[in-house]
Amino acid sequence: MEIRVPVTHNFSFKRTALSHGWCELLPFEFEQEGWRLLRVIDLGAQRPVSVSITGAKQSLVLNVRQGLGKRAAAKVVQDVRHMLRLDEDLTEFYSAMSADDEFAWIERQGAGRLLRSPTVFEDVVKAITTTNCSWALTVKMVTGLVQSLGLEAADGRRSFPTPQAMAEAPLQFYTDVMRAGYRAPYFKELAERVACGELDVEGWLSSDLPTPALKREMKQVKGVGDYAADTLLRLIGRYDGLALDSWVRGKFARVRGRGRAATDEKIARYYSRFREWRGLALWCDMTRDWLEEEAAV
DNA sequence: GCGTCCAGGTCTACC
DNA sequence: GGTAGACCTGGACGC
Repeated sequence: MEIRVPVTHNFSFKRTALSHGWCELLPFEFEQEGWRLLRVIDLGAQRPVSVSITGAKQSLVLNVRQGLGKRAAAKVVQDVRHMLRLDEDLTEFYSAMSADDEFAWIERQGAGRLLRSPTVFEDVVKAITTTNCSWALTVKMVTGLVQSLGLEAADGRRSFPTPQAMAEAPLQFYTDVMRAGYRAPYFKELAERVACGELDVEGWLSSDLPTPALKREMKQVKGVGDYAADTLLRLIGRYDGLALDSWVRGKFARVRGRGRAATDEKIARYYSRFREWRGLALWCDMTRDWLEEEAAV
């Protein structure tokens, strides 16, 4: 079954799919040769489905190896629109970037949309797996989690586990199977709080709280500190945080500092002119070389 | 083969 | 509110 989803003129599928590391974490899979993004989408009571997403002229092409009912097809399209941020209005951001010669490439290439998960819960779990470890260990942790607790689609791939499934898993699962180390109790506690309704992380998407207050709320979750909270804020569409980590500091030194390390204050000063868009401007600046200009379109 | 360092940080106790 | 030290894991590196 094929579904076509129209996109706006300034949307780049390649720049969005490859916007950060999420495309490498199950239940996402990314094939750069052929530029195909795979995603297992949860359909609630029904078995999850694997969806192949490719970019075409002014549209996305979704392929599912089975027929879908009206409601299931609508859920697939809704999740894809959310993940690739098709409904996000970046007009103001592009206007700010186009006013600066060094950042004008961002609108030309349709960059600035950061791939996210269908649920905030999944993004919180993944953000915690990125802290204080190598990327290889992040991949290992997420793979173990999805392969063990996710529901199986018809092709054998698995969906991201629900808060309920994670809450029911014993603490030993997180240490022995997921290899989460000291983070193990954080995942267990997060899943339990979300599953029982005590913590509404999905509500962060539409929260009226000012960003500093929302960030404080995010940091109430064990395992979420400054970096992880800034990452999550960016994923829900608030771009004033810089989410500085060792990778960004190193990249800034290479790209903007002629190889010399800069303090966090200096990095913040550099992007301060972009005000509420500074976090997104920084991320685009740091990832510009991930894709050649001609290849981005 | 073994020890050390460190990676896309955070938590807690202490001051 | 600021800071030091502990914390899991696993790959890279030096010896």
